[in-house]
Amino acid sequence: MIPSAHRRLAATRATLLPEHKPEGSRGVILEVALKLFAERGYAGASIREIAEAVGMKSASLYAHYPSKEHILAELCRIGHEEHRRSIHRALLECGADPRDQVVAYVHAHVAMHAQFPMLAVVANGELHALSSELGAATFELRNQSIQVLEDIVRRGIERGVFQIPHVWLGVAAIGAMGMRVAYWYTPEFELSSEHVAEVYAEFALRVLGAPEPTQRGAG
Amino acid sequence: MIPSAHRRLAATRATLLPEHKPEGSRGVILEVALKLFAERGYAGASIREIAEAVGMKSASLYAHYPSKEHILAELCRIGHEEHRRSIHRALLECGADPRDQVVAYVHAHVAMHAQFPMLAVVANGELHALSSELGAATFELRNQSIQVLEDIVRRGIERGVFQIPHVWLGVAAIGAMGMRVAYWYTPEFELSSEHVAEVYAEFALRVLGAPEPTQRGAG
DNA sequence: GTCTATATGAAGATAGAC
DNA sequence: GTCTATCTTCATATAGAC
Repeated sequence: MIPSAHRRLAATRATLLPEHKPEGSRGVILEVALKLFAERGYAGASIREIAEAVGMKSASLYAHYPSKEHILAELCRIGHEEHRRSIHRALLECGADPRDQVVAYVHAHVAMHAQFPMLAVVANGELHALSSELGAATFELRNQSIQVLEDIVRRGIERGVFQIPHVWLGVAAIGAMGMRVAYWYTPEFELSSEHVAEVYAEFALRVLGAPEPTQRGAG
Repeated sequence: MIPSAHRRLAATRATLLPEHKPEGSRGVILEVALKLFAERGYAGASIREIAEAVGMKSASLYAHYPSKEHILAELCRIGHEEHRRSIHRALLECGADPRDQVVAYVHAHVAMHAQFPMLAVVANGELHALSSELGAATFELRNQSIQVLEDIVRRGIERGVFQIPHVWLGVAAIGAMGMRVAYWYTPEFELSSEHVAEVYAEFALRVLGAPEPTQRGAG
């Protein structure tokens, strides 16, 4: 089933873990801004709209954040840190087999995009709106995450586990599949985020020329 | 405006085919708006910036388009029509083998995103900013294009050519791989758009459980 | 920390001269 | 078709009372 075409993304609720969310009004503002930035884009959402949704006057926001851009910067940082944290944890729990590492990476990547779709849409899709000063650290985080997957794939190729015509294209394709999940996934989807993540991990192995034998045969 | 941390997409020039572009000022406005909408988003680019880049005053734009939203609507329509046209043409030139059809579809899909990256970014990524009235026809185009791929994949499964755990997820993943190309491809990339399209077509076959035997073995 | 009030500028769009 | 001039609304952000 295809998600609603008019919305920028299918999710309707902003999900932020307690550890992502500051205490008090600061956290409420961040969550409300996340929803509005995800739905309308950073430039398309105004300070006044955020304030109204929070239940404040716009001037009061400035007691918590020095500017609209600082709110976006915090959301981008949280999103990319959650992404990295999730992937690091998954990689720690798997062995040295490049196949297991790809499964761990892609599972974490996809599950994060399904479980925090608004965070993923904003952190990825609005990062360009940040000034160099506010965005540099987050940009660096993103490049590191891509590099981790590239390293796993190159190691798998050296060991003869993966066969792929072009490493970077494969990494880009695998990353892209997962990023897009944030736009259509909702908790109402017929499969859980875990299940989607498992299927996408298999897709990634297939792209890398190392499909799971059981799933391949079963169809 | 403060300089940004990075570019929203790698391409630096707006590409529009002659048949996409109206005559005279109308065409110039369209091309300039395409570049600015792609780089900053629809909400982030102003009528005044477009006018300045064209070499006009903002009021003069209204002799050619009734509103900013109408400019976006035309760009979205052109983008999705080019996408559909390109896929239809490719499918006419291939046979009845679902493998050939997937290759034709994905090749056209990816080549379009590489050759017209700004058009793809705007037509896909800013469609949500259109009102229902101005966006409805283009939404319909988009849904049709997705349906075409889904039909090809289902037919291939029925014939035992493809094996995939979940059809819709596979279609979504293949579509996503190609859409993302618009964000990173430039003519300076080490591979031509044709070559990238060929590699991605092979990725799609792999996701569908029907890789090219030669490429799979060759790695 | 939240409010009212406001500064300052930019937004989309229109009127009417040429 | 393009201009100057302007309307109206909205934007981000600040000042200062409570």
